[in-house]
Amino acid sequence: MSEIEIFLIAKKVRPTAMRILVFRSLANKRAAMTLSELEALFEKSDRTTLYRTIKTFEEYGIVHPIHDGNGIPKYALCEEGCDCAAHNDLHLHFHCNQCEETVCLTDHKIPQINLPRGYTTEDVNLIVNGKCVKCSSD
Amino acid sequence: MSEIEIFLIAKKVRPTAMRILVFRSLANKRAAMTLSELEALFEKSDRTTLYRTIKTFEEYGIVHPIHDGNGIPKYALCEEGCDCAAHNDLHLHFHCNQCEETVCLTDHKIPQINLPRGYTTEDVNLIVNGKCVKCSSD
DNA sequence: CGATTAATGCACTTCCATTGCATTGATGTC
DNA sequence: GACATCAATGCAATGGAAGTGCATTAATCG
Ligand SMILES: [Mn+2]
Ligand SMILES: [Mn+2]
Ligand SMILES: [Zn+2]
Ligand SMILES: [Zn+2]
Repeated sequence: MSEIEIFLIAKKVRPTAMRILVFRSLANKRAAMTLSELEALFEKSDRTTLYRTIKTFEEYGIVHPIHDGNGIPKYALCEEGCDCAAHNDLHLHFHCNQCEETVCLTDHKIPQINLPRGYTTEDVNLIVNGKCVKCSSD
Repeated sequence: MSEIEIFLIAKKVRPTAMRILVFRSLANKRAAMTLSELEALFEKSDRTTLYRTIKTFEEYGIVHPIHDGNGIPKYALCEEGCDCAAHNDLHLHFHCNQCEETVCLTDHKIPQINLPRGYTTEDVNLIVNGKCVKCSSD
């Protein structure tokens, strides 16, 4: 049994062929991907299956969505420690305005945010737009 | 001539009836609004006109879009100092998970963010999700 | 006023999310 | 292994919102 299969089972998700493929694709790519990008990776893939695969992954703490402000959500593997109960992705997300790639900067945690009295925080989302390393050399 | 008309002219935008209405609606409401929400405010309004009105406002530094992670962009009036050249909205945005309203917290500027070497920042987007004052009493 | 340019309204297209339903595949029981 | 059961998949269809082309109307200027 592959490492991925073991991981999925540990997350209580049945390791079907498509799920393994999707997981591997995300693991191999450092950047987050949209559903359409994922779809393009496979010759014969049904959009709906992909959609539901991602939903399942999201529900079980395997991937988290990233809303980088460009309309279409992207998805990346979660950090360790995520589970069905609560995602644990309080890191910074960087979106490159040139190559359009969005990446998790897991080492860069989100700073403490002060809110006006009466407001309570449940989740924080920090997106930085700019130029990534690869594109900065231009 | 109304204050709104004067303001729009100063921004180099011709103050048509619809533009004045849209501006007033946004000014009267503390929360940001989607196009559909705006559309619902008017009996007879064409979605395209609204769409282009907002695009124009965006272009001339009158409104800024807020991507609160719920798929559909919302719009709010800019702070003073925005113009065609560059928006100037480096404040925090708060989205209430209960009433679903999104507001600008213009007093809460976005903190300095450190990035890995090689990355350059052009824009930062900080969204806090939680419960707003109104909803916190429940 | 007549000419010119901007704004509007309507029709249409496209993209993506989402759902219903029939079909296929896996799992566990006898 | 055959069968019952439940999960996953594939296909078709729906729906919401963004975006565009073009004809019409409104504003502006000489
Ligand atoms: Mn991430
Ligand atoms: Mn704002
Ligand atoms: Zn880049
Ligand atoms: Zn609220």
